[in-house]
Amino acid sequence: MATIRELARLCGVSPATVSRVFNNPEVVNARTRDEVLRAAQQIGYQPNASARTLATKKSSMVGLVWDTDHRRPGWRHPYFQEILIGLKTALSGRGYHLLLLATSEEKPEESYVHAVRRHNLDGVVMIDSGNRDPSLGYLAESGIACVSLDRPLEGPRTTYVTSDNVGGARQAVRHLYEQGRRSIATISGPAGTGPGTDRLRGYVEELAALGLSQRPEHVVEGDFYLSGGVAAMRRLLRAPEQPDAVFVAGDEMAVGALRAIAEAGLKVPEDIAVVGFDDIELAGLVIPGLTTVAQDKAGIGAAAAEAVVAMINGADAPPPQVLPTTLVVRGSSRL
Amino acid sequence: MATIRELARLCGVSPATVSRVFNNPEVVNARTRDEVLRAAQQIGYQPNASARTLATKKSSMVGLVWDTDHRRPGWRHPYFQEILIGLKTALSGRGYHLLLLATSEEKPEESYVHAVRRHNLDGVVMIDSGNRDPSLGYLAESGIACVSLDRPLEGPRTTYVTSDNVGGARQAVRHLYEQGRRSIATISGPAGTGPGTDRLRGYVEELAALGLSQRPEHVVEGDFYLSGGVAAMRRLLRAPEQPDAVFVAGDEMAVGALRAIAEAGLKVPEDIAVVGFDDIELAGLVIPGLTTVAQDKAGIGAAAAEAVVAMINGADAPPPQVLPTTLVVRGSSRL
DNA sequence: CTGAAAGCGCTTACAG
DNA sequence: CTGAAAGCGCTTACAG
Repeated sequence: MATIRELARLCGVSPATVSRVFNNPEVVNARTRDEVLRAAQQIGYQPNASARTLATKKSSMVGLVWDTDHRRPGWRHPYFQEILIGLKTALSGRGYHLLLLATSEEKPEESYVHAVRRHNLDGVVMIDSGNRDPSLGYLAESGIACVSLDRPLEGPRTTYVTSDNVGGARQAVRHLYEQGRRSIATISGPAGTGPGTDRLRGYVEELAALGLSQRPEHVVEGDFYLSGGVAAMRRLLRAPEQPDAVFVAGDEMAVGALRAIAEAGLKVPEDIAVVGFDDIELAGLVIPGLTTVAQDKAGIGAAAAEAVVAMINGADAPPPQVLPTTLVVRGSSRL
Repeated sequence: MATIRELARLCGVSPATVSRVFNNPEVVNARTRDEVLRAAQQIGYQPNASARTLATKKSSMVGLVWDTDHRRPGWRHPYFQEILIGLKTALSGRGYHLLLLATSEEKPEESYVHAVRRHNLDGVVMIDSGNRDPSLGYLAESGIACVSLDRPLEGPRTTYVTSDNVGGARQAVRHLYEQGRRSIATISGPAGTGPGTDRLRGYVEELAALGLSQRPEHVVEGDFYLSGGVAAMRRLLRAPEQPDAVFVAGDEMAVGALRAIAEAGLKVPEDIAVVGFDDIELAGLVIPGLTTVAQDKAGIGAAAAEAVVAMINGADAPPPQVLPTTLVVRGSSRL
């Protein structure tokens, strides 16, 4: 309500001085600074964000690109909620607000770029819901500070944050080995996705490192959903040599695998041990509890916030950040 | 990049005319309008949001107040993600963006109100995570268009949206009755919350309507979390007369109840039938599947969007909106 | 350390 | 139907 002009008059200074009190306090006389601050407090002065943005070309807002098209339900993954909150919290702490961008309906090449310009967004974070969206590329090339989650991106001021999918998968396989399992199968994620391919690579690498041979029929591709996990597990159970363990590249699929195993009259972990990936809430709720490779969801959000703010502040694009995972051992893998 | 002035010069008209083309197209000559539109398209002109907001005092942004304090994990409820998306989608369709407001760290009475003023937010939606936040009251009284979810609110331009918690609870109890159950217990939500008290009321009312007597020891209060459901169910199992059915006021608690029942060596639904509330993803994933009263999460978000936009457009505060629930019957209640 | 002035990019009565 | 002008509330060289 109160404007900078009113506050200035009240304190007997110019608007410029008031502005300096808020933006460059060290250059103004301590006594007047305190007085302005006190008066501002008293009348509840709040600098108008639009006026400031108009003058500075900076909005203190970061856009979130998150394709939530209902026809492609990748966004429902419960994992995103915690990432979102981690992102919001870390951004808030650095003085930025998060603006949820409408999913593009107009020409995709331009929609996000336009939104960024219209609102003078300082940066953008994009969540990869697995929906292939060409407009992300345009954003990345537009020159805005841009960090994506789980998906490498080309562009001048671009980086990405992801979990150590390869390392996590290796942890999982090693754990199964240490539990005495020697015939370890995997249900992978979709081949097109970063996490899908990386977790599969980790599986392959660790098998080799352990000196176990890899059987083609022990690798089945899933889709990250429960039903895909069920189907994939059924196929594994029909393999000539039935595995005694399976590393599943996502918790939802892993729950599906548990179901398929139960349906076949087999026991977890006695007959088949199961390890998932993600550590969604569900992992701790099924019986037996699902051993899984936990992603640091809040950490991913925070790392994205940190990276985008660094670039906004003029830093070069930081290298991709790969966050460590943690193996959470529950009943599904331990006798 | 391009400004209204450049576009105007390009078309040989005044900036005022260009402005009218975008804000009041019907008043400008059709030929010039088309020409301006075409030129705008061509040079990729995007009206600057800050300049517009500064001039009009309207931002086309709605704030989301969502307390995600990590010490109080109410916000983790998976239900919020779908509401959030429903809200965002419906808001986008009406030309509004959603701004996630930082949780207040400064004096709560002012923080949100300040954010609203700074950014000229047109309206606010607040998610009640069950965290008692006094600042919400200040917001409601501040005169901004304001809709809250699941929590009645006093204020000049205020309304709220909620599921039919009473009716949903009655559906659940009636369903159990129709399955032949006559000793129906309940695990309620916390007494302080709207959904908690309403679902309990529905239970009580339907019991009465069915002519069943209500036993005090068959009503146990839970906390909406899994562990609370386990504890509450254990208490019910120690009751002098063991119930043959239980209506649980939230799905997470219901899963806890399933667990406590299994732990006691009893079978669901044979010994005890269970019905939950919410229809979170988990409900369809446990074995047996959890019968539950589904909330229309996307609908709640959409209704909130509609209400806030209506008030922004000058309508009086619409009456509270109570969305119907749907009983989803799964294995936990059906022999 | 401080002020006067110009400018950021729009919108909107007011005239015509 | 259109334009000139003032104004929205800030910031920031430029002088002093």
